[in-house]
Amino acid sequence: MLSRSHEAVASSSNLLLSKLTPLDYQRLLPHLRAVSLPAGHTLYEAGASIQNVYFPAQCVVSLRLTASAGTDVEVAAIGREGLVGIDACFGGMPPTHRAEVIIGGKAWQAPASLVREDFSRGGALGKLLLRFNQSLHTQTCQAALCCRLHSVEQRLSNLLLSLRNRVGTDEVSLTQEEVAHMLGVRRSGVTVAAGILRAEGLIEYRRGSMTVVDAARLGSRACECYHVVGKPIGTAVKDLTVIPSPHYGRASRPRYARLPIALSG
Amino acid sequence: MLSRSHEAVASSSNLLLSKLTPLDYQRLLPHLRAVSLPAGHTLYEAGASIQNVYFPAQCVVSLRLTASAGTDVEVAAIGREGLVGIDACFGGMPPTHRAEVIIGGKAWQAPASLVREDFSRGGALGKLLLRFNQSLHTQTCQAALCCRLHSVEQRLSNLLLSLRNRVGTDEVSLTQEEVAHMLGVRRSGVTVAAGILRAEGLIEYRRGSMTVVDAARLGSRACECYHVVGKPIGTAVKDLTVIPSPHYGRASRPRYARLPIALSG
DNA sequence: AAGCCTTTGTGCGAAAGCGTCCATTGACAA
DNA sequence: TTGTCAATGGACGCTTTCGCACAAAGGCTT
Repeated sequence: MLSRSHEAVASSSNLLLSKLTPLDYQRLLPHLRAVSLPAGHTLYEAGASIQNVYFPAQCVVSLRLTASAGTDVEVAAIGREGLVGIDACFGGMPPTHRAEVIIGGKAWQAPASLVREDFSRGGALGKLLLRFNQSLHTQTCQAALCCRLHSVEQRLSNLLLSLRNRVGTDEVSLTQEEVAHMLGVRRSGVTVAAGILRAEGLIEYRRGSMTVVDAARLGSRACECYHVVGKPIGTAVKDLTVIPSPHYGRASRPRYARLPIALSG
Repeated sequence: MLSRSHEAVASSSNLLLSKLTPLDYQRLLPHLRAVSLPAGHTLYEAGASIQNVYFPAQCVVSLRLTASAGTDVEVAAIGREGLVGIDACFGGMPPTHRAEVIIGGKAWQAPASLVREDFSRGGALGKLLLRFNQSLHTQTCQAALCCRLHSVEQRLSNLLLSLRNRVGTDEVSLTQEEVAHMLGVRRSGVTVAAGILRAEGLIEYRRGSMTVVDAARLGSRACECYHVVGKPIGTAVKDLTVIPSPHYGRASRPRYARLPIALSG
């Protein structure tokens, strides 16, 4: 028995879900499963077919490519504004990227096959997915430019602000090592850049966590890429009802052996 | 009166067109217009709505972002294997990138509205477009990684081979300056890299043109990105009937005031 | 309280690429 | 033929980042 509160929470915690027509939403709802995604968990591997899609509630998922040398580069990130695994909705080949949870938290899981069928039906849901797909592509384009032209410091500012906008809190649970993986730079490069930003009072940090202190000034240190993709996402997400006391913060620490935990269904 | 030869040429000069079902193809054919696209011509601007889409026959089109500092970065390239302006088919916002012809040549032009309608009808054409869209996204992902991690020399090798595969000739009409724009690096950086590759007998070049001499060895100098996206495209395109004596080579020189020239219709 | 392991701080030299400048050289046009 | 201009060849010091190595904490476990 899925209660009405379940329903209310699902649609108000993810922007895509909240934008569905009542009909589409009702069709999807019985198949949504509340899960808690631990940081570090891989939702799908590069080259593997996608079994489940995820509508993040408070978590953030990073789409990454791994170079043959082993270095990672983030090509996009998805939070409350989107859907992880959209490639599965369109059929086609498995994606070449990997989806990894970077900020742990709740999400709504649905079978990929279901969303694929809903998409092929066309209509409002299809339009919504295509629209999100385009915004994802825009992110990736900007990532290419950003990787090529902008400094570690700019990109770090960008990253922190974007994460903040997506999770809705000033503090994010990340080590400098993880940040380095996202940016595709050395860990010590992050240490230096973060040190500068801290010295100027723009951010604060301790082991395994970084906090945005002065978002406005940090925004002026970020590259244009933030203003093109990160900020719009932040404003889009603002009108979402905030879910009180998520699992956030607790789920992020021991990132090795934790698997997604079903909260209902 | 559109002759049968017109029909044969269209479907055999572009991979997407050749993959259409007879029905879809017949519906599209009366609206296809043969145009000659001069190098340097912009097919659509960033932020502008797309009026026409293009099925390249012998030309190659570069999708680019311009940073606020003025530097360009290529996020994808499209040749005979694809369609320029696919964003228009899905509705949504105008793209944030620009589409610019880098290798002049023939293409088939169609009204964006028409292809959009055909897409929303669903069916085989829709699947085809979604599939190509995904391959475009794969390219962009790889571009992000490539920009971040690989050397000018590797990326130059990659670029030359990819272009060669798309146009079907070993020689491509490009100045080092134009190559530099594509890679997002200095012009003199290209000079140095090209000099090394020439010294080793992998490529040859003169003013305004570069030639692949030893594709196999050049491939081993290119980064993995070539093998992930450029080479597959090359093999996919191979089964296309080669069109004899295209406008290629002539259309590439005076790249300022030339507008697309209708060859029929 | 002690020990341990992860995370952060820091300091090298090396390498790649940048920005800028100017010399040389093709190729086209007058 | 000659003039002109775009395209290529190189050089300079400078900045950013890399790759590596090691020291100094912070925080959890026992």
